[in-house]
Amino acid sequence: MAASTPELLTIGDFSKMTFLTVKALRHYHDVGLLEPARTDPSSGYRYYRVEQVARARLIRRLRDLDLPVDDVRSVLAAPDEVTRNAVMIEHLDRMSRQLEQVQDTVDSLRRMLAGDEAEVPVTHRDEAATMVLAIRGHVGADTVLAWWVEAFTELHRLLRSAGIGRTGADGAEFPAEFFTEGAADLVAFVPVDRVPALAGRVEALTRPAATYAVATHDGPMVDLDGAYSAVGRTVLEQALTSDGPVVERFLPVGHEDDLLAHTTEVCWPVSG
Amino acid sequence: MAASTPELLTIGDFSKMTFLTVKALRHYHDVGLLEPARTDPSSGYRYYRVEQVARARLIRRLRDLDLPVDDVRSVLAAPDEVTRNAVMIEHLDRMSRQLEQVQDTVDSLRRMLAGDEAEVPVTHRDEAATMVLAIRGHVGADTVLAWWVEAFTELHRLLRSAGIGRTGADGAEFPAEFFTEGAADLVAFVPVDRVPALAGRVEALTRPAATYAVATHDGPMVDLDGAYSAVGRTVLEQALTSDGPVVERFLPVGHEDDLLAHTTEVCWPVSG
DNA sequence: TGACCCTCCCCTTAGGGGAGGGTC
DNA sequence: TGACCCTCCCCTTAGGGGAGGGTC
Repeated sequence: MAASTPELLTIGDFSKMTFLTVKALRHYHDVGLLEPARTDPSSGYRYYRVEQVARARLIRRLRDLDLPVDDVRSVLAAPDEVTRNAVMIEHLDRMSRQLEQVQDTVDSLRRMLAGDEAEVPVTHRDEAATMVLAIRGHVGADTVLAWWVEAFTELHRLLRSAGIGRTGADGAEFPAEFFTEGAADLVAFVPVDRVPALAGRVEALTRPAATYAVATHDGPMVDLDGAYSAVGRTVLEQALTSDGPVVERFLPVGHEDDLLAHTTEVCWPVSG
Repeated sequence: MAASTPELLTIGDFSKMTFLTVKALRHYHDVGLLEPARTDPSSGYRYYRVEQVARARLIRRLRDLDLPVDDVRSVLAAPDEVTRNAVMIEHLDRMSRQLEQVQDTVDSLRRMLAGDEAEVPVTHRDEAATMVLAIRGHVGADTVLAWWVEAFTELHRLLRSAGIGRTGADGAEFPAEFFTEGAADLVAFVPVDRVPALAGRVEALTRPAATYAVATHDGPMVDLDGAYSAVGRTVLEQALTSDGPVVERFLPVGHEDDLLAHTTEVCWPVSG
């Protein structure tokens, strides 16, 4: 430690006191997350004040949680505890959701490696044209679940408040793009017997008549691809031509308001 | 679906059946993780067989677990279940260790934001030259814990089998490089009263006399930087010159064999 | 003929690993 | 004078986002 610059720490000593590497400290300087108290104009040497240790230690902890640098900046700049915590809590929620996903995936993998997969039967179905209330949205695979819940919550609320009867199960259209590119314009819909005064995002549509190859999926979301595989295989083997977006229908298992408790029908439109 | 190429799937249909995007499928082709059954020589179109769906679904699950592509390849190439599971289990262990780390860090952060940090007192100590048995190793921050446990387990075993008495607490040298660059040559040592026949990695060393500024840390590992900050601040304020690696000493709290149960003394060498 | 598919090419995160050369 | 510090510059993961142009 250089005694010649009292009260200022070299980057090396600051590193030892904060457990941040010199590389990291230079980077945090570059991105404006932690600016040295002084930078020697001729040598470029960075010098830190002892008081900056606290901020640096905070940064290390936030980065240890994999909070992105931009979010670290937000947390540090937050004027009050509420704002600061909001960023943190969102991040931790995201992490715990991922953790659940990991558990589901591990279970799915175990079943798969044990050869424990059920054959998925595929049937055919002709559907007449239907009138539906619908909500559209451009959604990616990562946000589809949240969007889905919101959409059906809104649609169900409208049906109830307008006293409209449903004429079929909830459904959603998934264009090929959703799978091939990971995001697409989706349509969530409920078949109805009449159209009320519309508000918000809801619109009225007529879904055309169509023929579908149908596979039913019952179980964790991770395994839904099993139904898609089965129905796709059938379509291929029977040399059918597919056309238009895949439609999923959601058959409630318990109470209708428990959206997540459902069986899924994967309906792959075919012709010929 | 093109009925004109029976039994072969276009990349788009394969994507729908496997929930892998077209971009991902092309990438898995490039890196040799999942080769199309046929690639049209003139158009470059990729075609997959229905039987490849199973492998693709397996890949998706492994990647969902963030298993690196190279490891996915290993798992898929594993001839037997044992080899296959070994890679998986190591990955899952790594993930659960990270999770514990996250919990500790969140707790530490909470204390820090609540201003709940204890002042760490710093004392001075003169130490005479000592004879030690030691193990060296080049270790990074990510592997230091495992290395540390192994080293002291080996040293303690030697002391016991050779009937040697210790003359002081376990210790380890951490050169500045360990903090500034994240990795360095460390030395784990035990002070002893005599040197036995040496085997394996163990060597005998004499540690020179020195003066230290010392801070004691008692609590979770994440908070060890608090002791380093305190001792560094003292060294700066007293305008001392530091020289040589920081030494940590480990004072057992319970049984000596419970290596992790210890209090840590952070000993920062000073002169002047 | 649209919808599909192809090949580049650039971009992202958070630093780590050098090389080459000053500085305390 | 070593040990320290500096500025480039290149590299890593796993694809996503286009652009521009064939193909079924």
